[in-house]
Amino acid sequence: MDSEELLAFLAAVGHAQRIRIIGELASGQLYVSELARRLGVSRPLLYMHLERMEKAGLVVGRLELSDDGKALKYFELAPFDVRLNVDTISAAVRQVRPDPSDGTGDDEPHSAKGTP
Amino acid sequence: MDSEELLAFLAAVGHAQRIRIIGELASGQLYVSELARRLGVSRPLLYMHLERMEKAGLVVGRLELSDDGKALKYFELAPFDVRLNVDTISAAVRQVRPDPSDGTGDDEPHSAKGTP
DNA sequence: TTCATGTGTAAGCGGAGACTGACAGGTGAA
DNA sequence: TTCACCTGTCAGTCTCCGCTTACACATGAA
Repeated sequence: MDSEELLAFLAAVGHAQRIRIIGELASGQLYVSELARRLGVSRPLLYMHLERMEKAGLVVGRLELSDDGKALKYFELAPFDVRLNVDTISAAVRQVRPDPSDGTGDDEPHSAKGTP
Repeated sequence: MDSEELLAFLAAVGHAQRIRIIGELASGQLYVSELARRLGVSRPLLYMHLERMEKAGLVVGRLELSDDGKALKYFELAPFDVRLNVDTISAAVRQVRPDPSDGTGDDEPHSAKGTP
């Protein structure tokens, strides 16, 4: 994980509303309107947060049809596990983001999070 | 670690300049002006960042006198090690911040970071 | 005295991000 | 047709944060 990835991840997690979203989704997937109701948050605002979180790989969204034909946008948590200490952070800072056409990733090619 | 602490910590780490500061301090303590020079950052700006980081427990500052009597404000990294995954985050969200006069911390009374 | 080096703080600007309100469109049920 | 749901997006406001510029003050060396 290079410094840009790390920052995107931290920005996605480091917000009061967004960790509440994580707390709510921890017990299972939910669709947007229901999630908005539970958190007492406007739906457009929730969209913004979920978008940001999806870009950072924290959640994944999926459009689904309910029994009665309604389209529901479900979101669930993506598995992630990031450790923050002096070593991991300074390692990320040192990552110089190599040229796209360059195979010499010095430590972790593209991703350190998730439990595959 | 409750959700407020977690957010303060994440806000302190989740910033491009601040992880650069961590990267620089990883090799040892530095005083403010020297650090500002190395990072190419104005000193007042650096002060703001260091203040924020100190409040979050990321760094500690200490005023010292150099050989020639100059007062130097040295900063060094505080040891920290935080793990971020669904469990740790939702645990923090569930922390209801008990009354100050209450001894029943359900998991970790006041701090989960550092290695005392 | 002047210069170079430090620490510390205050005022102000600008832009990004958080948030609201309103819109268009779709569905099934009454 | 109307209602009650849902998804999606846009325009606008507002606040906070990052950042710069500028001060006041102290020290040792020239």
